[in-house]
Amino acid sequence: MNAAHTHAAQDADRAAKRTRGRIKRMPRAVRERQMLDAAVEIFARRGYRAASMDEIAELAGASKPLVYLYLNSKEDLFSACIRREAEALIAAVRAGVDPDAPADRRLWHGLRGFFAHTAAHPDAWAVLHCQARTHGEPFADVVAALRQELVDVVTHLIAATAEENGGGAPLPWQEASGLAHALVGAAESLAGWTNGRTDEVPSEWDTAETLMNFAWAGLDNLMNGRRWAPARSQVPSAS
Amino acid sequence: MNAAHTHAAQDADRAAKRTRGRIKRMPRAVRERQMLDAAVEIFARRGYRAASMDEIAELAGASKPLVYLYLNSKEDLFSACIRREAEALIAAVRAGVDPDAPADRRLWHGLRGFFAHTAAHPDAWAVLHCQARTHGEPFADVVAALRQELVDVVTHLIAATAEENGGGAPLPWQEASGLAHALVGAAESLAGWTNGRTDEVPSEWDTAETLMNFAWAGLDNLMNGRRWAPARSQVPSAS
Amino acid sequence: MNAAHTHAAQDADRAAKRTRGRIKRMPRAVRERQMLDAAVEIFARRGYRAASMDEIAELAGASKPLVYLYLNSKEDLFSACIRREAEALIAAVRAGVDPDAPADRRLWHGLRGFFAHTAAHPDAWAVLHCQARTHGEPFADVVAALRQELVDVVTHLIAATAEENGGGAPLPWQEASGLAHALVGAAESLAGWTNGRTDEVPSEWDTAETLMNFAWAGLDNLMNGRRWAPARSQVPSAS
Amino acid sequence: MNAAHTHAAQDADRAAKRTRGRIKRMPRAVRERQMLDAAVEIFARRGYRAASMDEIAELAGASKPLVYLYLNSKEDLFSACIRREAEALIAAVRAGVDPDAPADRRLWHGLRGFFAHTAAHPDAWAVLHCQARTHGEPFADVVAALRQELVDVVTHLIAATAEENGGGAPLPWQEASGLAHALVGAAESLAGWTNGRTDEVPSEWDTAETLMNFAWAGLDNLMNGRRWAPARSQVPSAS
DNA sequence: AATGAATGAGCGTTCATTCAT
DNA sequence: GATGAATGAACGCTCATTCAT
Repeated sequence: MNAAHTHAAQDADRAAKRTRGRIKRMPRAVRERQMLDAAVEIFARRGYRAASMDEIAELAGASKPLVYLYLNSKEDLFSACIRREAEALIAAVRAGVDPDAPADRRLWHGLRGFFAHTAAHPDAWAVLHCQARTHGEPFADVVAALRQELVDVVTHLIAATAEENGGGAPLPWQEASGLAHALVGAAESLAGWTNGRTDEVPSEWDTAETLMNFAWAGLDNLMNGRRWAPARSQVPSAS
Repeated sequence: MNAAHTHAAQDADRAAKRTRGRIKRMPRAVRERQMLDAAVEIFARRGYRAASMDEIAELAGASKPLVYLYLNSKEDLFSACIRREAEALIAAVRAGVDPDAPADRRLWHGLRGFFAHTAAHPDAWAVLHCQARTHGEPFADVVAALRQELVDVVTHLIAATAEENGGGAPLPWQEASGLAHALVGAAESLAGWTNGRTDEVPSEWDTAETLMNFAWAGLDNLMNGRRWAPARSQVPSAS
Repeated sequence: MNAAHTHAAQDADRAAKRTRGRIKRMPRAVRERQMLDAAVEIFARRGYRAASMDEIAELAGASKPLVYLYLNSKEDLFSACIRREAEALIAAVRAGVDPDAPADRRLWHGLRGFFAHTAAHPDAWAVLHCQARTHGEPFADVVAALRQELVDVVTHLIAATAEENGGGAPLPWQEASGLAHALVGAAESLAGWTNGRTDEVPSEWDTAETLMNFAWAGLDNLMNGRRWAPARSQVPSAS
Repeated sequence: MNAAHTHAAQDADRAAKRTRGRIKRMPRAVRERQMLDAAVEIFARRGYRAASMDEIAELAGASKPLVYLYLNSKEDLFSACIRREAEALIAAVRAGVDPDAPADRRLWHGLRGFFAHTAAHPDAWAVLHCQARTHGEPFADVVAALRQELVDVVTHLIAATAEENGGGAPLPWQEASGLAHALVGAAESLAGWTNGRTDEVPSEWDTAETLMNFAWAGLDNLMNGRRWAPARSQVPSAS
């Protein structure tokens, strides 16, 4: 199951599965999607190198040559997975964001989209976060672009708000970028944390709220020119 | 070369290299360290699966059977790498922390130790952060333990301070844990960000300051019972 | 395009191409010829084993199952190519020969036919000379038969003339056969030589003249009982 | 068995074979030679593409990884075979030739060396003549160089003698080259003919004599300015 | 303490060939 | 007459691992 599935595609899928084992023939698009689904699952479970095309083909319910016919090579298959899942994640983050809302509300909605999607598609998230970044150029590039896109959105959000508020010294772009990286990293970490839990899993609402509580005060301070300074040993920031 | 090297070990190392190629015999401890150094480098560069024992043995300047004699198997070798580097990282984080200092200074010094170490040992950090977590149980466990140790320290720091301050509602343990995860994730993300930069690389001081600015205000607010709250008129939009 | 194409066949071919892409239906004979043409080209370029049925089908402008429907298997397809091209070559050699002309003129015209054909159909020649002989029984046999036919013609020509002239000792059949093999080999070698040249390619007339100059004097001598003899003081030096 | 085997190497070989099956360890040089021997045999029997590394390894009495360890790849293995056999053939041709003997005797001895070697090493000859020339650049080049070397020797022999005799018009270089190709082709053809026979196989002496009888008179005529001309229908050459 | 020699097992990839329509 | 969908079998190559010395 993937976020990109249209309603029609799901119907075709169901029809295909209903007769699985008896009639194998099915249109290329359906098969291709099944293969990507299987590949994401296996790549997430085993890692890129340890995943075997045999296992992927088997899980997809097709023969290995067919996987190659449709997706060319292990590398291309992995790329296709990454691209599909990256786009789905970006879409999920953007879906709930109202561009005219104030900064904190935009962040809040983006985070909720992010946590909801990573929780709903843990394999996809594992592939994007853990696997794709640790393997050579072709894959890391796609994922780096995805991450950069998220980071850029946040960086702009921070920089724009800071300039708007304009209290005190302006926030240098590089620092805004560092803050954005910190926020994205915190989000990634929380996504992994909630996914890994077996006891009471917090809702995406709770997780997003925790992160907003964690991050917003500091960001708000900085965007208004109030800083924490290493030299003095007192709590400096809270107004 | 690893941070754990003592001065004596470095002397032995130099002596070994001086005669490399002529006399190969050298004490087991030295050889073993060379092997681990080589393994960390190769694992970081290629990933666990793609790293070959041949390449590691060659870089270590020893024959393959010797590597097996000392370290048993690829799995054990990787485990040994992870354990060594995890301990070194924990030690680096703890080194500068004065247990009697106030909370924000303890955090500040821990972060500086963390960023200094990850910047000085990028291969070790790559192995811990990128490789070890993406491969089956035996390794992920070791790294999870490391991470848990860091998270626990931070969680205690947060929870203790919150209780001390005691302003308003108490901070539940689970939320403290979530905040700690967020902070550790933000730190990891910033470590990766600074390691990956080719232009003016920020000092560990700057990086730590950025993170303190980012995090401390939110933490301080929470620990004093001040929270960020979503507006009530939200459409939950769960898929 | 093959030398065996009749005028009528070429017309049909042109008609077929005019509508290619719109109406694919065409008579079996035409399709079959296109397939053989494509196969000869691919087999010449890649060799029997390396040629893929996919590539042949694509070049022939047909689907793979259709190729199988018409030509059964790769083996049969290759056989069909060989047979067609062998017959065409034999026909070309025979075409210009007047059975009542004297021996040297019969040879002269046969050689000119041979060189003209191999130069005009390099792919066919490559398949016959290079590919067909290097692969197991079924193909080598067909080509061996072709070669034997050429050799036999020459052998008869030599033997008959020798007997006719009857000067001195008679020419044993086996020696006549050896001479014929030598002449055919020389012709093959020259065909390959002229085909491989990129600078001024000699005409088939020149090539044939070179070979006549090379061969005729020796043949004529032998056929008239004059021989070349090794000196008697040889050290046989068998290893 | 290969012509390049030294006496010492053969001893080692015999010792190795004596214990085959019980003790597999043997020095790299010996194993490598066994692998080349096996590869030549299999390549000759099946062709380059159809030969499988499994079969070669089995015939060599070693495991496949060892073949790859020593010879890198199928391509390299084939190259090594070609190079070894080409050198052995060239050496055999040159071995019996006295550089100060007259032209016809030099040719005579070279041919005897050639036929003796091709008869003694039919697999090697098949690889050089049939397989190596029909596969891409890397191999064809080596064999083309071998053939060119033979052709050059003969071309020089012809051209030099012609100039020496100087009767009538000089023999153009290109024609001399064509004649040399014809002679080499005739020799190759005869080698294949005698190798393929199952009845009374002619000795290398007989084969060489047949070819000398075939070729020498024509060459001698040409080298003395006497030619065969297509226009007149009489036997024109024999003096 | 140290290594050259050797392999079982498995993976990514390709290809000739066949159904079902 | 024509084809999109599908596969069994094999091949080139690599790697972690172990002997015998």
